Order: sequence, then C-alpha cells, then structure tokens
Amino acid sequence: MRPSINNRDTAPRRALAELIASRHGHFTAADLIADASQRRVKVGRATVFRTLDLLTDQGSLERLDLPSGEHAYVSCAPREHHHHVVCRSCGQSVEVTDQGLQAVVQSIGARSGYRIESHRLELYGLCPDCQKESGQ
Amino acid sequence: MRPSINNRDTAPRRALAELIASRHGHFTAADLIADASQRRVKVGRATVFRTLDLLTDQGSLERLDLPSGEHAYVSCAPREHHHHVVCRSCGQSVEVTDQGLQAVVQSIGARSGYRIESHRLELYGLCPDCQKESGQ
DNA sequence: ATTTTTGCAAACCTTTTGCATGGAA
DNA sequence: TTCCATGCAAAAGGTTTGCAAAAAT
Repeated sequence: MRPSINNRDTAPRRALAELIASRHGHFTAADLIADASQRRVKVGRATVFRTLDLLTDQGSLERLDLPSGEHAYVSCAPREHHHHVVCRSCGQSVEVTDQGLQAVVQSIGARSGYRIESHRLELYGLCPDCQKESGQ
Repeated sequence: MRPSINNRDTAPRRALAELIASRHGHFTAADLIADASQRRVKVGRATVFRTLDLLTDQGSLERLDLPSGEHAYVSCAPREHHHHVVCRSCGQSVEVTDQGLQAVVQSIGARSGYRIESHRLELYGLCPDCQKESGQ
C-alpha cells in the first residue's frame, strides 16, 4: 500500500489527526482504534492503518519498533533526519538530531566496507518526569 | 514466553542450530520453517519460535526490525554490546562495535534529560560484494 | 522419576485486500 | 463527473498457547 500521492481532506483523517494529537508518547494502531471506538468516532480499522501509512510517508509520524517487537508511532515535525529518545515507562519521546552520529556512521562504513545508505538509532530510558516518580 | 532458564540438548535444537549456521545473512522464522520442511527436518512451528527466543535470550541471535517491518534474526557472537550493518540486497550483515557511539549517546542523554538505559543502532546499505555486482 | 521440551492445532493479534458505496475536488 | 477514500468483512500473516505425549536429565 503506497497511496502517498493522494491527499484529500476527509472526516476520518481529521478525526484521526485529533486522536493522534491528543495522545502522549507513542501509540499503536490498536491504541487509535480503541480511542476511536471509545469516543464513538466511527473509523474503520483499515482506514486507521491507511492513515498511519500516509502520515508516516509524509513524515508527520515515525514508526518505532519497540524492544518488545511492537510497532508504535510517534508524531514528529516533518523535517530533517532525526532520532527518538523514548521513555520506557510513559512512552513520551523527544526528537534528537544527529550530533556526531554522522561521524560514527561514516567510520562504520569505512571499517565495514559497506556503503551505508540509511541508519536508525533508537534510544530507550527514563524521561525526566519518570525519573522523579520512580524515586529518582 | 521466557524459558531462558531451561536449556536441554535436544534434537530439534541441534537441527535448528544447523539450519541457522548454514544461513547467509538475516533470516526470519518463516525462513527457518521453510528450510526445515524442505530438508525434511521435522520441527514444529512453535519450536522454531521458542528456539529463536531462547537463542536471542542467550545472545547468540539478535533480532532486527527491518525497515519493511519484518522481524529478522542474525547470528552473532554472544559478547559485548554491538550493532549490525545489514546489506539491503543480500541480507549479509556484520557486527560493529560502538566506536564513538557511546559519546553520542551520552550527549543525547545530557541534552534530553533522559536517563538512557539502552539504545539500538541499525545500519543499512550495500555490502562490498553487492556494490560490485550492482555495477559498482 | 522428575522436569523440560515437543508437536499439534487452535487461538490470537496485527495488518492487508477486494470491492461496492460515499465523498471530495 | 471523476477519482479517491472509506467501511466492511474476509483473508493473510505472524506468533503464542494449552495440553498430552516424548525426551532429557
């Protein structure tokens, strides 16, 4: 499924955008489906997946592969390459820019002989709030 | 499922170890199941998954989340923290050590305020062989 | 003898697809 | 009007589970 060229303004998409906006931290497709049914917003399962793909293609969402193997999404400003730091407790995440990672990637390319085309860095830990709550 | 404490020497496990050893690049659970049935090795689907989990817990395998969303595994020496560079064409992968990444991670922790507990870097590109084959 | 592991089949969960209908442009 | 997007339900994957039988210690 790659509908990336279509982009109409529809009620389901607006509704999903709101559900996503009111979310904290990362969320799964199932989360959105649950949200929708709870708020009595009528959107089909398929539409949720299609919209998530769409937003991901646009760069408004990024898909994380949690250590558990779950696929989760986080919203992000559709801008240049960045990575996410994810709180393992509340799921809140922040975007971080490369900051020296570029050099590491280059060095790995040189040492391995691979021509590196892309990379993905995900960091997990405790966000400031959860550090406090968990008795520091 | 976390059987990590049991570790008996059984025929299915030995068979799977061989199938894995004779694999190049990364592979999925489905790949192993196909290999087994092709070579007429009798192992149940469930056993494949259970063994993959076991080996992953032991550190002999690592699970990759390919950009496509597939879960694949690569064998690796169960040693210290490392990352994988994966060929997007043949799936071959090599392990690389941190080499400066540690500093990047620390700096991200400092800037974000998160207490970083773990991270995961996956690199994708073309291995030396596939670079040649693909017209340089 | 005891405990772990296996195989099987069914259950589960997540994601995708086909297709007719409804809505946007 | 003309396409695109939706919903539905069915299909397709991938992974897990319960349990009795088989194998390992």
